[in-house]
Amino acid sequence: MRVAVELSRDSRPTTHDSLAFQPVEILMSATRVRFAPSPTGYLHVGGARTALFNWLYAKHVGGTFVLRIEDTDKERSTDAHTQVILDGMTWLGITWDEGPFFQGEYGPRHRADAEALLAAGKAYKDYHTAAELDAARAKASAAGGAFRFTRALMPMPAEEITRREAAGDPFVIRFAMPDEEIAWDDAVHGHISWQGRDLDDFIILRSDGSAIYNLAVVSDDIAMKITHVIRGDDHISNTPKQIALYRALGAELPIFAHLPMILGADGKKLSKRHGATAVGDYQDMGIMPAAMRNFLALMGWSPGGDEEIVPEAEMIARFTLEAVQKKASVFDTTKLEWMNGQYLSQLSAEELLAPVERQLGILGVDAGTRDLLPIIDALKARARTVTHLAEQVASRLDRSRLVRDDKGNALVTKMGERFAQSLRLSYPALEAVSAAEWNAEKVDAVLRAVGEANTLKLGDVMQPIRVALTGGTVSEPVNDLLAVVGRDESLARIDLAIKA
RNA sequence: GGCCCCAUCGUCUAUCGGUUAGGACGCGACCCUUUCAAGGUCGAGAGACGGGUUCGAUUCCCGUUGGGGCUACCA
Repeated sequence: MRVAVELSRDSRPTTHDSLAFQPVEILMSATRVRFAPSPTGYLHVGGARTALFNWLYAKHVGGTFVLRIEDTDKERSTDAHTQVILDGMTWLGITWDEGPFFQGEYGPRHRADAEALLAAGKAYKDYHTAAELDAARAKASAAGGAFRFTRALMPMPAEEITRREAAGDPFVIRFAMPDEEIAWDDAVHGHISWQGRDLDDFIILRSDGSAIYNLAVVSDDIAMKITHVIRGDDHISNTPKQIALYRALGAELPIFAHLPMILGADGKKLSKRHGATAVGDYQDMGIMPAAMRNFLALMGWSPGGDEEIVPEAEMIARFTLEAVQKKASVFDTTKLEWMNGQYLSQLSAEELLAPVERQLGILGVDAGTRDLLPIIDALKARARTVTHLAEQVASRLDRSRLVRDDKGNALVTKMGERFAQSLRLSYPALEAVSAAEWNAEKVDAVLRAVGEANTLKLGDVMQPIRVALTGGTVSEPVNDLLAVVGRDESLARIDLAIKA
């Protein structure tokens, strides 16, 4: 029983006996992971990958995947962004078991945790103003040193504290960082160690009484019984602070797993200037969700073998945190498109119909009553994106969608006079075929006869027609193409190409 | 600056001390199609550097270099 075996390895130390008699369901429900995006922007591919890994892990161990929207930054969070994130996950097929919960609703608990820490002497009120802090920071950096805030490093005279308190001045609550080693065994990085003395007495509660990120996260993760915190490794430096908070709050530590970053083609952190970074961009580009999932899964994780196309069930069965790469990876759009092409080839025309129709709608093409299935079937093996596929379908349906591409132009240039000459030979032969007998087989025979009669290589007969009908040099076999476009329209397009 | 993380072909990766360092994308060639793709075959292409440990290091340790992250009353 594979699941049970995996679970026993993933669960906390426990005796063999208790494990043996533990009902599987109880073990299965123990693991709880969460994806916690902040709705301050679209769902970018890095976030999507984090969500995917959480989801894969939850599925693999039979745990629960919780979605929590971290909207505590009131300035930048919007409902629209939340919706875009939810839509992005839905499109990708990443479903959550609980939520979405909104962190903004847990203010009272955050405050209670901060006050408990205050009462226990593990946190304290600080009356320094933002201006005073800025000045201290500026002074430290001017001296070439690092700014760090602790009571000892930036003491405030007792009288001053009393005075400000009496005056009702605003204050923040800071966590009293203990000077001790803070280490954890990261599920992907292994042992990581920090020293409390290198950390600040960081703020946990703002002067307006709202929690700062590190407190909010820890408070929520404890309350939601999160057992595995799987997130980007840009959070590694937050982890020691959060561990200190867990300890101060007397809570059991979750397992931390820090995923490597996804970089742009230039090796820099992925940002808007790298072009498409939102999952919505890839949807618009005509990437299929399954292909996107597959590609993202292979960014930082490997099933261990040589497989590239990994079915979802296989992915879930084989996913482990131990197999996650430590190194950041570069997002390669070309490989994504190749992979998408693989999925396009494997999917049936029926499965592709809806996505293609959606793209046709975006292109403003009305297919009318035409049966698109044969056209899609002929083209899907050649296309890399649904958008490209839809454009190809459109150009077959509507002459105004015909665009002469670079390769098409190159062929015309290369053939010179022979281009139009070849078309002039094919035209009357095709014109002689009646609408009733116009089909792929008939047209093929006719064109082969044209080639033989004029001692032309078949390529020199076919390619000009391909360019005349599609504008490019890549398409389904030319006879099929002629059948799809139809007799009159084909002849018209050939005529146009001759005259051009 | 300080602290932390990382390092195999251009890119994604396999290897868990002993391999002609494997696969995939991309690139090139060829085959197949008396038409384009797709597909197939082949080819070029990597262990950053320097020290250790070891009979033996891509693999373990240290350093250097190079990347990256954090260093907010953002998340």
